[in-house]
Amino acid sequence: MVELEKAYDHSKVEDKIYAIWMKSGYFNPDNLSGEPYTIIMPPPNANAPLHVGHALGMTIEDILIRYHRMRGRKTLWLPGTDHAGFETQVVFEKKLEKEGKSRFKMSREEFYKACWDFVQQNKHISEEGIKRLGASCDWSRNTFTLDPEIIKIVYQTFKKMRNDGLIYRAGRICNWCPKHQTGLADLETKYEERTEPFYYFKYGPFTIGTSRPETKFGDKYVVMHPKDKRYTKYKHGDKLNAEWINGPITATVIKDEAVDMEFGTGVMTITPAHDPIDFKIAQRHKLDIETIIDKRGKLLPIAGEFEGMKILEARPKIVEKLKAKRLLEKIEENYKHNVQLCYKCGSLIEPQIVPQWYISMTKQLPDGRPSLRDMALEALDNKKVEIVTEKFEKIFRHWMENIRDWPISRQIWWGIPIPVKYCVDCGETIIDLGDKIKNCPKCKSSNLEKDPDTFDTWFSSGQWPYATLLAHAEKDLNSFFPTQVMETGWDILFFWVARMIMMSYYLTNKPPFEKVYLHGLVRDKDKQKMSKSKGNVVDPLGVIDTYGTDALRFALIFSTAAGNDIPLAEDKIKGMKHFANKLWNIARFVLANEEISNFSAKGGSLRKFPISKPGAKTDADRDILKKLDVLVKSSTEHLENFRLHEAAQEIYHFVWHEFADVYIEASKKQLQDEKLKQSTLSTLYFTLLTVLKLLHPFMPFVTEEIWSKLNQKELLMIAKWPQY
RNA sequence: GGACGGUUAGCUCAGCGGUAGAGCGCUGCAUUCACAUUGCAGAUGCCACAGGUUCAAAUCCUGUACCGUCCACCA
Repeated sequence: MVELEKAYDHSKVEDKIYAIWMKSGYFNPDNLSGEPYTIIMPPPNANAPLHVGHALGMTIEDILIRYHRMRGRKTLWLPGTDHAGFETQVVFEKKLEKEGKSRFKMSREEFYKACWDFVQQNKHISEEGIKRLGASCDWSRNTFTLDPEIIKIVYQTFKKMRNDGLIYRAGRICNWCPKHQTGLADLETKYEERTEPFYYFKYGPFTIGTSRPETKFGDKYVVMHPKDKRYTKYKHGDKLNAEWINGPITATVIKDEAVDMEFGTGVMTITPAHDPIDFKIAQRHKLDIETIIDKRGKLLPIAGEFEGMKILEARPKIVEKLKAKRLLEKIEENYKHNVQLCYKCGSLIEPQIVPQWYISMTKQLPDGRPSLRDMALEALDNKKVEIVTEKFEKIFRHWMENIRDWPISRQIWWGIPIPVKYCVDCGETIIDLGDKIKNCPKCKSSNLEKDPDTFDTWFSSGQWPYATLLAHAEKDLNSFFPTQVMETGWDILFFWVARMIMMSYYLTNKPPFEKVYLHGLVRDKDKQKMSKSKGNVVDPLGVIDTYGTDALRFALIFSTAAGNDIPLAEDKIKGMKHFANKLWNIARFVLANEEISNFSAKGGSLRKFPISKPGAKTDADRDILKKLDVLVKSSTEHLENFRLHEAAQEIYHFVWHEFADVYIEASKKQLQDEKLKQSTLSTLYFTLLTVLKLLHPFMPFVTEEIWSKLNQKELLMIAKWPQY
């Protein structure tokens, strides 16, 4: 007799089953046959343990992988970890701070080494977490974004793009975080509404408005709209004298259409070094650009007596001075406007002119192909890439259409160094992939300086699907690329998905994946975003300890449509634990019948308990088998169309409210009747087997465990998906 | 300033053209016979509002209200 314990105990099952799977080798597609089906795992950041968002992503990906494996595909799910340059450096610097250390007191090498060790530890922790989630990914292909093979590929891409003229270095204005001392992409900044005073000052014959008097020291251009009738008597290029903060200056009139006639007085002075719009105006008219604020947010000598002051500290003092000079006209106290902040630390962004490397998004390729942006948009038009979470497609297109060049250099230490040297003598830019070049190829000087910057982490992860496969073996790239699905959170649609599509087309002329499935954010039960500072972060491993992996997985999938955010309620997980137990007890009931139990214990006649469809003898039999058939069909269709939650709901309903509530109850009577016994047992057995298969992608542990009690020779994870 | 989404049972959410659904909660009954991590039965909904299309609308269209999100950012 096979006897099951009275209740399902996930803690005794999960590790054991995972070890069996690992040992089986079926996570590795080299041990499978069929047409490839590939998902590249979005590599978790190596700076923190897994959160529930990861659990959701991993669950969805594992469901897809397990389903397709059972459909006979050669499935590859490739795991990895991201060094997550800026993010990790921020986390690590905070850690240093707590320990009373600072990167500014360490050498770059010391810092890198310490950060490396930190990341290696976390990497291990998050890999263990992925295993506990039941992820059937191929660990033999596990990849880290700082693996030497990956860096090599990233460098080659950089060189190729440079040679193709897509990558350039420019000293234009960028978003500068004075705390982190690095430039940031637009995406890495956020806006916040602030109410601040808005000042009107006399500037020669004009009145100008500003919220930032501290930037105004060097202002010697006064700009107005060419069509503004109020100012027709001033001509472009006119010089006039004005008394200003630190004495008289000569101002030049500039006419530019960027000025909004409706705003303020319609006249402004500009600070090209610290404002993107002013910078553009200055470029258009070839005006002088003077730096007023240093990279730490302090005023430079041009500020005279205010030199060295932090800008916010200087602001009221400057206003006071202008007031004393009777140049202050009025103050609007409640001026509302948006200020730009660093998305990580919330520091005010101080635009600065710092040379950065950029990738052109809109330049046509030298081989005649369209720009990176246009190739990505074409991929959408031609359905080479489909965003299955439909509502994001418009958002995606809109963003792509308005995309700006991508700054890929960061002034941070943790990351892949930019493989470039500059000749101090002749100024030549030298690409040096292996750090081998010692003399300038142009002037032979040995006075070379390394580029101090590292790549934006998305520059390397943007090549991830291509690079991970190629890094492992060229044949992998041939077999598994393009991949089938990219499953990730909508919050990195622009950061990552967009870049992967562009980079992939650039490098291979193929899409990196056919479908993009975007899941929502997991929020807490009050719909708040989870964050460490709010203290509402749910640790998925803690939940697994209490309720089991299967319960967590089913709760995450159940009744949440793709792309919608999920408030994670513990009650729901608890309910799903009950469901796992229900399934367990169904199996217990089925196995309580001696014939089935003996068959399972010894391996009896397959004819007696056919795995193929049994014959129905009663209405109850007919009914359950028919409903089972419908269920197989509809849940298969749901899975094919990424409606995982609907599949989950239908299976749940069938198992509990059809199979258990109705059929098992009816079977109790039928089993008393010798004439009906055999067919009843067959129906019970067949239905249970089928349900286990359908449920396996969602709840892999409990189903595999029950399956093993039924003494099936093969593992459930590679059992054939039911037919209909 | 642009765009997108939401508004369904007490709470959290599915459903998106054909008799209103799930989890949790609630009420009553049952309980040595798979399961108290239970079963059975039940209550709870003008599916935001107003128009329209249709034989038929929670589901499609238009508009309104209120929530939410993304993008762009005017000195």
